[in-house]
Amino acid sequence: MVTLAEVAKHAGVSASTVSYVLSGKRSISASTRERVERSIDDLGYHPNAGARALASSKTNIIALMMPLRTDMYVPVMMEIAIAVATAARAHGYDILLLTGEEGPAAVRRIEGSALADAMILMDVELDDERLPLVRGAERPVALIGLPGDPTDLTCVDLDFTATGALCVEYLANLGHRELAVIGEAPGVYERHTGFAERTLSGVRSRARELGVRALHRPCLGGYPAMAGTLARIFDERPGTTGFIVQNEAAVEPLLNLLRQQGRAVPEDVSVVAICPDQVATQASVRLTSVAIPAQEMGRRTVERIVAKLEGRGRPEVQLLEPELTVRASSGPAPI
Amino acid sequence: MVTLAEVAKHAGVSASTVSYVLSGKRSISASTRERVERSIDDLGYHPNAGARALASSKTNIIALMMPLRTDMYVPVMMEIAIAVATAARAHGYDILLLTGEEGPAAVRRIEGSALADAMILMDVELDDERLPLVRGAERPVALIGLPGDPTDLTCVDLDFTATGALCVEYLANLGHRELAVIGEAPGVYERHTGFAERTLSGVRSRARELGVRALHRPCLGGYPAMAGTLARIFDERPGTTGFIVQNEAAVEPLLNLLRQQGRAVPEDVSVVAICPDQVATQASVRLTSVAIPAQEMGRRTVERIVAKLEGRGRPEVQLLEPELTVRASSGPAPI
DNA sequence: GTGAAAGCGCTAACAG
DNA sequence: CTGTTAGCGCTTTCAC
Repeated sequence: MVTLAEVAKHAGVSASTVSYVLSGKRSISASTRERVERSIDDLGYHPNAGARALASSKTNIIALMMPLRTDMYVPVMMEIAIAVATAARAHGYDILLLTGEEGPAAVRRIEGSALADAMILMDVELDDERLPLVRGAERPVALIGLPGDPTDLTCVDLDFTATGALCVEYLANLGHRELAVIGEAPGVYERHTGFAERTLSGVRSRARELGVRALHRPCLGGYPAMAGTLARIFDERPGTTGFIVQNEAAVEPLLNLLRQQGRAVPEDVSVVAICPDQVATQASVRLTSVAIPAQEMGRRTVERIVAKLEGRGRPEVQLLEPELTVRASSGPAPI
Repeated sequence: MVTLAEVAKHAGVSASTVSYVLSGKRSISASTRERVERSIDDLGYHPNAGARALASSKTNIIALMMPLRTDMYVPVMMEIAIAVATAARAHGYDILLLTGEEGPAAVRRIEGSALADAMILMDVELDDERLPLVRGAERPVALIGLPGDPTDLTCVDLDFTATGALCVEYLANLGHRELAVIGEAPGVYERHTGFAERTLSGVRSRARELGVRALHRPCLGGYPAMAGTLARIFDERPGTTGFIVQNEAAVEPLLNLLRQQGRAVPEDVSVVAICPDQVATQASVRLTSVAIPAQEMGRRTVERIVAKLEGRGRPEVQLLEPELTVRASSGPAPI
């Protein structure tokens, strides 16, 4: 293993000079710099991460905690994780992936062992058990998701309230007066990130403002569950013509069931989904949808964290504006 | 930040004693051990990862490289990654997540900087550009996937050849004589892991043995592509009654299209999929399938790596036996 | 069964 | 602009 000292000797300079060439923290004459850089190449030198971390108290690692609840739609999580990793690398950071189980203990472990310079927490619950630790943390932390009380925290999330409102508004403008929201699994509403509740409250308040009716039903996803949910919806509100779906596992079942029942999309009923673009475009009917901007969320979060690491930027909740893309699943309400 | 020295002072022992209590590398009297452990708790001590890495040349980190080709089915990758992370933690290791871009350079970076003790490479191509580096690596490496030449490498993968054979055998036993394989996107066959080719060769050789015909068609996935592919299949082989699908994005389109064409599953045609169980059970018809054992692959890979790190175990290709689960999409061939 | 002390490879004052 | 030097916190001989 090549060490800095060896590079120094090879280049005929002192260790510190090599170090400074690497960090750029003081000016070096062109000739020395060149000599050192040549030696680095010749010897194939790479700074030792452990030594560097010890001496500088900087690891250049960001920990990414993603608890993996079974009812979360994994691909979105993954897309965010990938975006985070990519963005982090662009800023010179690597990602340490922490999953499930460990929970709050992981926060303590990372903090205590100085394994990472900062942390990003995904899939944040309304009253997340990691939050107390986060608030007392010495290192920067950012959340992807919005807890019940985001005071003093840095959070990035899609503005789900606006998303719900946007969907209602869009459908109402098309003349739909009876809407149904097909939501996440019931469990999600009880203990989760609150994104589901926020969507719902956006839906309800805009529905009230616009004078349309909106019925909400959680749904486990899959065919049997969707069939039951759909039956109950039409039972209760036979005039329903607009659907807002926030549940990837319910999308395809819904479309198939509507078809089976002879309700044409978008002629008889319109469907607007809140889901990743990939799901929207791969569905059996190309879905009008509000995308979950996973890439953007990952990128922004890393930017916030890096800003904090560099001493810039203070806690801030950053909600991304929803964008609705019209595709083939929506149209004017039938007369 | 609490240091080992502080713990030592608090417990009234020397630093080395604390270190040995932690590592268990020499016997400690019960009383001392207790005292030290109390101090550790009282002070909330966590060993500094950097210092430990520097002194011991062990990071307790395993790097996981997953290139992210856009045509790979992400959820499977993710499931493996999660399984890897979980298994690694159980062995006392954390996972450093490396994605895309960097390619071979990442291997060099990890090796050179001693950021991790070992590496796991996912989504291995037939002639992966990372392999030369891997062969010369000082640290243990394991591959998830099977390259063209696995000599001297540690690999874990599903036995796709056996998988292809198994699917054919199953359908042939049900009396199907004309089979069609709906494969991955064309691009996958050109440059990828070879899992697609291996499946195909398994299909072909068993088909020959059993005297059944098997037509193969790559498919981009999605409705339009699947519609075209399906039309061409029935055009060329109108008597096709058995489908083997190895493409998650083609599953639902296939089922819907068959339905639209009035071909009942499983009465008229049988469908066997090679996909994660979740896809098989969530499809509009519960699919008879061979599962991609993501969990198992992750677990096994970590076991191999840990074995290597502990000096046990040498290079070895480990192919997991496919298991076919019968569900609702397959039945006897129509008469 | 326990201590003392020498590094591990790097960074960052402190001196010129 | 460059060199000298003192650690960073831990592991691990060596010595008792």
